[in-house]
Amino acid sequence: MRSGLAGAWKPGTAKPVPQAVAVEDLNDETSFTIHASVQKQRHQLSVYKQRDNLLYLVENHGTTIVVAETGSGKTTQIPQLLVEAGWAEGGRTIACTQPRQIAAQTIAARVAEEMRVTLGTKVGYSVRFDEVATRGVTQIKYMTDGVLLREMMSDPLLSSYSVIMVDEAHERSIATDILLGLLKKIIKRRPDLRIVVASATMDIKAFHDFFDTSREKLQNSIHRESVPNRSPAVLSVEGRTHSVLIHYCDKPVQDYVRTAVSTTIAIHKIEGPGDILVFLTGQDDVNAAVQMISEEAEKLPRALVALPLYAGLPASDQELVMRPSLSGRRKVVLATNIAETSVTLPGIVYVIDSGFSKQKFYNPITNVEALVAAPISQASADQRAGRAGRERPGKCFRLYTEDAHAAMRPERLPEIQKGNLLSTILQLKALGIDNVMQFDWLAPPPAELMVRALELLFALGVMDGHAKLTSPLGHQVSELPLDPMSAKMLLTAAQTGCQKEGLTIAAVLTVQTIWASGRERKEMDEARAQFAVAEGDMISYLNVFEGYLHVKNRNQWCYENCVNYHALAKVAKVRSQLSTLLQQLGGPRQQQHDGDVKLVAKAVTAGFFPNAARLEAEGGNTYRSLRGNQELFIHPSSVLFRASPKWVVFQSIIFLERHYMWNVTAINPAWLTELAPHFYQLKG
DNA sequence: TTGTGGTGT
Repeated sequence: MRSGLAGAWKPGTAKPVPQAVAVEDLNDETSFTIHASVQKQRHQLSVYKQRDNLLYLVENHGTTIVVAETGSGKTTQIPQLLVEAGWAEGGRTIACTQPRQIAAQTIAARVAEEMRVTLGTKVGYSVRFDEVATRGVTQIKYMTDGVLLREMMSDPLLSSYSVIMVDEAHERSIATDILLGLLKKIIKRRPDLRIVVASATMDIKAFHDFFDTSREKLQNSIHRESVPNRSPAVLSVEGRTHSVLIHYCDKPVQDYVRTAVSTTIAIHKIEGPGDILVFLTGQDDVNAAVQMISEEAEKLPRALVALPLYAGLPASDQELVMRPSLSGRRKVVLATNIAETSVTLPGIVYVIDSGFSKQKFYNPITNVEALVAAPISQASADQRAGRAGRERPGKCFRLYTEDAHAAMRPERLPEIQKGNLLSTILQLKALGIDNVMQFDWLAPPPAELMVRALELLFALGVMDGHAKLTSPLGHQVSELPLDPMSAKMLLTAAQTGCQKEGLTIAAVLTVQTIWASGRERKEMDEARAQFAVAEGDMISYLNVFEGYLHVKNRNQWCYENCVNYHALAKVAKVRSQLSTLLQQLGGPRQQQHDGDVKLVAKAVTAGFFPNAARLEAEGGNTYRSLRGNQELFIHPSSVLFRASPKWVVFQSIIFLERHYMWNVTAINPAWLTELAPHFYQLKG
């Protein structure tokens, strides 16, 4: 480095391109060993085809389980090669799962173009609300991991598929983790099923060992004949990334937002052309940094344009960062984690990595979910650095010391170990996994998270004393794409003649908030007050949705009423899907009690009774949770903030300076003992 | 007395 940055930064080290097998080392029918540390035996593999400097291998006997560490192109090409190998014949389909909808859709479109076929014929995709595929015709189907998981509920052996390729396995989404566990289970009954696990992580041992059942075979002589040898083949394919020079700070950084700003300015002054990507933790950090850089940039001779990027940003603002910068101008994008995997920006040559991201932590004892800025993993740090080397060699400035980097956990924590497991456990039950504690997890969630989930499912009445789904409630709840408390609320509402209201509330609770962001607080309070009713937030949403439905220009109406148009559009979509599912579950039900909000509030209580709280003293604003006796407050944005009703139920708790209840409904305490006598008893 | 890292059915 030249002067300016040199003082603060340790000399950089060039990050090597990931270890890969050189293409020229391999010939047809060559027997070879890759990743010697992982492989205990050699695999007979045949080179199937070579294209674009990428290599694809297919094991030439038995079931193929390829754990592939691959570069760009594998997602589009491996499935095509499998089709050419004849694995999609006889009406069978090759499935390729992705953790994100947008990836499934765009990759499918690209492959259809490469194969010169119409999307939806030989190549298709399936994501929620949008399936473009033809049964019996589609040979390659790109789909979200969640869609395949849902399909397993009606077809547990995935009988229409010949190959399942689980892509981006290193991201460890909840659906992918469950899928891998279930696949390992079903290959015992489907010896013809091929599985390809594609992961970008350097540490592929976890996936390899997970599918390596050769040891189990020795241990279990009863199954010796029926279980084929399944030591997975490991395939490593070179990714086409450029080297990225990595710099560390020589001492810990006090304020990573300020340091990110000063480093940006220094890069702009000293370094050659190329845009800058800065990883920060949240909206506040991003907006503060944008402001600071914009002020600094005014004093500089060469133009530097600062742009924010986070998921909550309106779509039009997100498009701004995708545009190439004008000549002579340098662009700096201040982003959250969204730029790590979900959004790929063109033109980035410099990356500044704060070393932090916001992560969700759930405390099963207090039932509190908190979002806190925490150090990232080494894998995430690599991923962030790699964003600088997509088009040409780049540089990455880490706002932490080399020692701090060494202290980071190597891999990111799987999502399944962090969150509330209610839906996950229920889904496994519905898939016939009776003993979830003994499920073959790729990484088991903490036992206390599982126990807590099982207790709550029992309390809700969806699971019986033998840990089996109840009938019909347990099965119905598992069929609905909702968290179990919302699902029970909806089913109760449908039973008691207020299905319409139940559908709206359940749909609204699937979005983070229906309110617009970035407005003045006073304006927001006034807008909310127009829809507010004494029963609370959830019932007030009914008024918002009614208003939205009955105007011509919804976009304008949303703007005028401080409502998020995109959120309500999604609510409408989810609501109609739920309505269809409800009909399939129990036939059409009569809407008997139009507008009886007491009945609706009672249905809300039937679902959310485990989250009940009581006002501590008349005239005060402190609540205590009935379960856990925790001090709680109504969130100031709630329509009940000033009303302080004596008894409430809530959707969730947010931890800020205090513990706040979110989405609050006022209830009659008699409902608690009536609806959940096993959970609440009257005192004295 | 005022929030939202990122996904998904």
